Amino acid sequence: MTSIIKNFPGRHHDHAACIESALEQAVTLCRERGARLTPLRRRVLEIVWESHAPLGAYDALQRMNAGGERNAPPTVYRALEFLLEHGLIHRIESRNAFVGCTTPGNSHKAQFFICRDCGNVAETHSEEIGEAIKASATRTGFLVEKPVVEISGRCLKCHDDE
Amino acid sequence: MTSIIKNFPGRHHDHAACIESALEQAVTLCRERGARLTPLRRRVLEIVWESHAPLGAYDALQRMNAGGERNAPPTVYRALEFLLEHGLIHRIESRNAFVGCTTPGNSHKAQFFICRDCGNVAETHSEEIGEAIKASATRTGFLVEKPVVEISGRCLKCHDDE
DNA sequence: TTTAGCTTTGCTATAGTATAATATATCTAT
DNA sequence: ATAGATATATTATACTATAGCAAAGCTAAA
Ligand SMILES: [Zn+2]
Ligand SMILES: [Zn+2]
Ligand SMILES: [Zn+2]
Ligand SMILES: [Zn+2]
Repeated sequence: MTSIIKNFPGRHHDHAACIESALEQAVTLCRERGARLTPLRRRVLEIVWESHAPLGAYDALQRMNAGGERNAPPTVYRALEFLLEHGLIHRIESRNAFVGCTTPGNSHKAQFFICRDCGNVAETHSEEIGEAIKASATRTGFLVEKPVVEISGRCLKCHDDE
Repeated sequence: MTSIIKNFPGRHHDHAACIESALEQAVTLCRERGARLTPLRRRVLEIVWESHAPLGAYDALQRMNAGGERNAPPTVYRALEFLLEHGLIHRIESRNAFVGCTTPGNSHKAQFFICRDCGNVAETHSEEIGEAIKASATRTGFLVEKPVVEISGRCLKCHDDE
């Protein structure tokens, strides 16, 4: 019994709830770990979560400075580094950009589906892909440490539109 | 009967043969397609093939200019673009770098295993990984166009060394 | 509560990666 | 030979990321 699940972020979903949930989880998680989710870091997380599309560091910087602030690149990069370390965001290597993690806390190996039209990303955690990579690695004579799986294509919504 | 294959480039393999083979295949393939493998493009391919480690565009540029030439970035980027278009090299997204394709000609979806110690890359073409990605995409509501699979870790040679 | 040590942020400069735009040269096919 | 297409040269600039050091803020021990 395998049901068809469409977990690509819908166009009209309650995104305010996404943001709120992400921030709440971040607060909880950082408290548990004794990590300091400073206002700056929290603000960057909020900015990354403004959409489900990967956001570049300099785009985040622009948003941070939209009110006339004068933050410099190292500031946003350091905040992003903190968020990465604590698994609150993921880096999308093929875009040099960052996206909020949908299941922060539990360290995990994720795969990313990135729509070339709407830009949105779906994060999955497929055991099957992980196992296939592991098997291929074994045949190749290789020990997996950090798998990067980023699939570009189109989400169904955008495909249906054309 | 699944034998253990170790296709990571060995430390003492005949790399001159790798280079020669790659260049020969490139010549053949470009002739077949009526694509112009100019001396410049051929030279860049040769430079990318100097090792099995991904090479950055600016590193390639330095090699091109080692004899006092004055090539500028667009020159090497255009050559790399040509080589990519014809499947003679692959771009490694997670490194912003390029590596020679081991099976040029037949368009293919490849996975890359990248050793963090020796830097070498093994290119594989696992149906299993492709299928697992396809299945996950279907569940996610997504149409795959360009899968990026880049696995960082250690090759057995480097692991055995430590 | 002061002090010392650590963490975070501010700031400047610079390194590294990639492309836009335009001019010139070279090749291909009449 | 000439026109059109393709490839290369050159300059400038955009985009991405980090090094290094100073200042500010937090924490815990004395
Ligand atoms: Zn949302
Ligand atoms: Zn995640
Ligand atoms: Zn070789
Ligand atoms: Zn290949």
